[in-house]
Amino acid sequence: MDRRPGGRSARVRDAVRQATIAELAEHGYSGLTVENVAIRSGVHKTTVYRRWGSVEGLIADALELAREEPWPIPDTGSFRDDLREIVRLVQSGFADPVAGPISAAFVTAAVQNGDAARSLHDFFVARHEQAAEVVRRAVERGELAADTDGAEVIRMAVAPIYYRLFITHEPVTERDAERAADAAVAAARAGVLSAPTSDPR
Amino acid sequence: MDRRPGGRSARVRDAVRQATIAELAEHGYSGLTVENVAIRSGVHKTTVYRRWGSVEGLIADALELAREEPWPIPDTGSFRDDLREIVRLVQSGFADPVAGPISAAFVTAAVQNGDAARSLHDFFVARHEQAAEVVRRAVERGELAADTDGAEVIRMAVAPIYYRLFITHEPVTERDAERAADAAVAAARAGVLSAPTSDPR
DNA sequence: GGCCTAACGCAACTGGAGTTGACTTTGGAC
DNA sequence: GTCCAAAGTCAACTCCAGTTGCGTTAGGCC
Repeated sequence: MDRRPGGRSARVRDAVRQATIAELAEHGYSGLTVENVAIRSGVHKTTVYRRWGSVEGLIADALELAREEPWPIPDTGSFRDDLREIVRLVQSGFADPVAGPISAAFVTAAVQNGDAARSLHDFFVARHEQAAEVVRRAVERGELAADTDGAEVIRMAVAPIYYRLFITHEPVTERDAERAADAAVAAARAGVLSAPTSDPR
Repeated sequence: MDRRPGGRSARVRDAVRQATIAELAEHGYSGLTVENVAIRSGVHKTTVYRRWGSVEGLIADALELAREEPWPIPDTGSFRDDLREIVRLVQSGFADPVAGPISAAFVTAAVQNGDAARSLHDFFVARHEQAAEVVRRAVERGELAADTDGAEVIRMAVAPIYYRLFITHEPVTERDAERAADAAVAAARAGVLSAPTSDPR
C-alpha cells in the first residue's frame, strides 16, 4: 500500500486505524465520520480522504487488521459441542458492548460499499476455513462422512444468528445459538452438506 | 397516519410510494434520494421530508405495502420439495433484475435505520408465519413431530441465502438454495427444531 | 356554503461532508 | 550530507442534503 513503508506513513496509518476502531466502539457505524477520525488520530482530514477515500474505506482497512488475528477454535472432543461453542462465540461477540458495535459496523458498511464488501468477504473466507477445523476433526473421528464440506457446515451453523441480527432484526438468545448449531450438526450427519463434486466435464 | 385520510393526502402518499419503488428499481438503495423521489412523484421535497423524514422512512413505508401482498406458498405434497421451492423463490427473487435491487434496498435500509428495521421485522414475521404452512402440512402427514417450530424451520432454510448475500458477500447458486433447504429438512426430521416449551415457572 | 385548520408548496437559508491547489515535511537513495 | 519525490498539512472553496418560516390549498365539519 505504501511506497514508503517506514516512519510517518506507518504511524499515520496506525493512528487512523486505531481512531477508527475507537470511534466505531463509541458511536457505531452511523456515528462514524471521516472528520472525527481525523481529529481523534491527529491526522489532517485531507490526508484521511486522500488515503482512505471515505468512511467505508476506513472500515475496509480496519477489517484487514481484524482478519489477521486468529480465532479460538474450540476442541472439546465432541463435534456437537465444538459447533455449539463456535456459534455461541459469534452470538456473544455481537452482544458484547464493545466488540458488538464494531462487528455490526463492518457488516453495515459492507452492505453499502463494494470495497468493504470485498474485505468482509475475505474475512469470512478466512474464518470459515479456520472454523472448518472442527469438521475435519469430526471426520477423522469417524463422526462424519469424509466428503463433508466444512465451510458449508459453518455457514449453516452461524447463518441463523446473522439472519436474526441483520435481516429479520429479531432478538438472539443463547438457546437460538444452540439450536442453530444442533441443526447444522443434524444436517451434516444426514450427509446433505457434502462438498460439491467437481462436475465431470 | 393521516388525520385527513381522504383526497390529497392519499394521492400524495401513493405518488411518493410509487416513485420510491421506481427509483429503487432503477438506481438501487445507494442511488435513492429524497430529492429525486420528490421530483418523480411531483410532490414538493419539503412535504416528503415532513411526512417521511428521510430515505429510510420512505423505505419503511414502501415495506408496509410489500408486506400486504401474499406469497405463493408451494404445495407439492412433499415437505422437502415445498421447502426447496420456498428457498429457490427467495434466491431467484434477489437475482431478479427488477425485484432484486428493491428487496436488497429494504435489507440495507433496515441495517441502518430503526424504523426500517421494525418494518422489515414485521415483514419477516408475516412471511415466516405464511411459509410455516408447509411445516404444518408435513406434521399433518406425519412427516414431522407435532411440536416442530414452523417459523424456525423456515429461518434455517432461508438464512444461508441471506447470509451469503448480505454478510459474506458470496455468490448464491441454485445448488446452494437446494442444499440449504435440504439441511433444514434434515434438522427438522432430527427433531432439533421443536418449538420452545414455555418454561414451567 | 362558509369556516377552520391540517397538509402542501415555495424559496431562501444552513451546515457539514467532501474537494482543490499550493505549500511543507520527511524518508530514503545515492 | 544532499537531493527529490512521496506523503502530509493547510485554508479556502464547492455542493447538496436537510431545515425553516411563511404563504397557499383543500378536506371535513357545522
